[in-house]
Amino acid sequence: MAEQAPPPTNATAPTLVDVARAAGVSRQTVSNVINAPERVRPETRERVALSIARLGYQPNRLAQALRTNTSRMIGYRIEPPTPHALDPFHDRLLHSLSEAGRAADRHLLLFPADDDAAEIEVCQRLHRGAGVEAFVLYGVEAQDPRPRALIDSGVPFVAFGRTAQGSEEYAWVDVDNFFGIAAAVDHLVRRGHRRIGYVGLKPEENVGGQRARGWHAAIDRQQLPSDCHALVLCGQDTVPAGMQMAFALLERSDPPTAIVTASDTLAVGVMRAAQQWGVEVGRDLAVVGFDDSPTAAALDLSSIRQPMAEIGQQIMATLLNLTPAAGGRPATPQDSTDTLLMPTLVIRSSSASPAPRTT
Amino acid sequence: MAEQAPPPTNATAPTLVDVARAAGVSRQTVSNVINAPERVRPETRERVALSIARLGYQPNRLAQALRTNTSRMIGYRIEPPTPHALDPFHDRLLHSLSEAGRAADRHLLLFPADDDAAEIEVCQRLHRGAGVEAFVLYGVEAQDPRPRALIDSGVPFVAFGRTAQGSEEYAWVDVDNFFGIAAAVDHLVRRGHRRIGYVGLKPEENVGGQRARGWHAAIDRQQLPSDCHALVLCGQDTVPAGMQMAFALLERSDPPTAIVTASDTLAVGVMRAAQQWGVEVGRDLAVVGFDDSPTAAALDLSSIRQPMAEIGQQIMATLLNLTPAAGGRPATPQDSTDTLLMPTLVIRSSSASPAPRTT
DNA sequence: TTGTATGCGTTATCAA
DNA sequence: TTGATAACGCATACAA
Repeated sequence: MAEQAPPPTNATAPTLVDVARAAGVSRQTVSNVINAPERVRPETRERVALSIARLGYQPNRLAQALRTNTSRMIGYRIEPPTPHALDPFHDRLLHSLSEAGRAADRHLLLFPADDDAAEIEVCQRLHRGAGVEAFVLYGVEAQDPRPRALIDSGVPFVAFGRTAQGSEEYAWVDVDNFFGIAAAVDHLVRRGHRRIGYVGLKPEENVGGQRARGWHAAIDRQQLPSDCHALVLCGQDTVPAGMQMAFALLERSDPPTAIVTASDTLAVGVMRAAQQWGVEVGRDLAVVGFDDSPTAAALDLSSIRQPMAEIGQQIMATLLNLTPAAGGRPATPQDSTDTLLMPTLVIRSSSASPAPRTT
Repeated sequence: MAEQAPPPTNATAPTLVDVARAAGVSRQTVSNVINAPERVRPETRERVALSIARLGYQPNRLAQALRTNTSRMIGYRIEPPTPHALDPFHDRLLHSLSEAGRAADRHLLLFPADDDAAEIEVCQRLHRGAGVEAFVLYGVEAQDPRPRALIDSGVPFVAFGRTAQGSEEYAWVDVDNFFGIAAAVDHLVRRGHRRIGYVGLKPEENVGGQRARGWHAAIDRQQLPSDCHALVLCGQDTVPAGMQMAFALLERSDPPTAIVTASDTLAVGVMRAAQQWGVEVGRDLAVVGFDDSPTAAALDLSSIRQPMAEIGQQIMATLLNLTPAAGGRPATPQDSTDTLLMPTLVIRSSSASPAPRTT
């Protein structure tokens, strides 16, 4: 059973007045020592600091929050885990954001929401009623209702993922998907591949579109055979979908020797299909994934890595820039409005050179 | 660039007095309508309710929190993502907890911490200084310093994962790992397997020990050949470790026809090893994983599923029971102190019957 | 440089 | 049943 300690001795946390009494000053002076040390004479400051340390005083954040109407919390909608996604992307993003928030003394507040409308509503409520400073909007799409709604209601936020258009009326952080895919194509070309296929996400969505365009552009830039443009299939982000698309490419009379995919999940599908088709990944067929998930590492899959730590830092930096009122001097890597971060390619054994032609 | 709306119009949220004025009553009456409706005459109540609705009044949670010294937030330490784990377990747990918290109007507050000591320190600070009601301790181990420290400092918490001993001086929720492994063994026996091996986690750790003991017990109960007890290897929770252990089992003169693993990550290692060894999973070798991660589904791997939704609900229910002071009538599935939840086995094609003996 | 007064929005105590 | 008064812990404007 659970007998939980004595009474919730939460009761006796020392307060400003306690410190003031102990140091023999007024509580305002204590407040100044904390919030504006330069306005206090060094010796008083020291005496107060001593009392603070001795009592283990910590400012009550609830009181601070009520007074300043901001609770140093960043809201994040936790999405239902997509059952097919192999990639613990949210884990990593949450960790990255939390870690970045630590330096700025910000915490993440998680909330569930069933859809965009619910998310908007909760953001407004949390902002107005709970002092949540700002929000991170994940996966903003072209026709996404969230940015407009939040702007209109004065709720600060940073979008992770741009809309289709470049410049927007809100701050965003994104990864250069276009560049990432291009880097994968370049790598495969350097390895000697000429027939490169692409298995992608729905191009009408933001991420899917960027990655698909990156692929087409890279094919052109590398002056690969123009019929490569036919070696492209897009669909859902699931392993079975990846398998199906891979089969469709492999059964062609002129199959690709390499396949770039828009996600590790799709790449796993491609690898499974290859195995069933009797071609060996890393020898007969090169495969590159996207996200550098643990799965990619486990399967020796080359993959495009998103810079998670920087993503968190940039989002947090941008958030802090939005609300300078909060008094927290940004203390961030760099001033930031919109940021496009570069992914890198992690090369493993799945993206070897093409097998010598047996024809 | 980001021009973020007008000014933070956060300013004009209606307050208790606004409602009171609109309804022509005192603010205390409004408060009563919300917190103790039975103490207010129905007609007044109705009038006030109307004003509340008309103004879209929402209680300011910061003020509530300051006054009642509890912010309806549950603290959760976000762990660094383990690079080798294929399983987005935290994603799912966080979602499950958030969802369970929604019904009780609780939110999750995430915080990073580098080690146990840091976690303890942050929990204490957050509890005393930020009104965080209670915490979820993940993966409590036998010699874990956290429970003792939190009990001593009066910080309420629920442990997910028991320590080695059964009854403790704190509340916990756990999954019956022992039962889960046993269910896997039973299933394989029903399928006709007699030589069943086990690839597990470090037995000196809590989870690893429970699962390993579950395996040994099941072997005995099923009266399998006693030399099965030799078909057990334990190590790190990584794919390479799983591969190594699988090779060690496969190269024996009397290899197992089925392998139960203590994680999907290990199972993937076993499957890769089998493939390289030239035996086909689902035909020559049965494999069962643990966690029913997306990876398991993707690879057609039979796996033991932890009941994520119930885990979240039970943890939340237990948390609310700890702090009845908070005024939130539990509103939970059932009163709960310590809870052991049952996993279920998800059967896929990796755990077929043994191939007919060719000897 | 330091202290005093006031208020953030709510809940709790008590009197009417 | 309702309302006045006090307090939660802090910060801000202003006076000393």
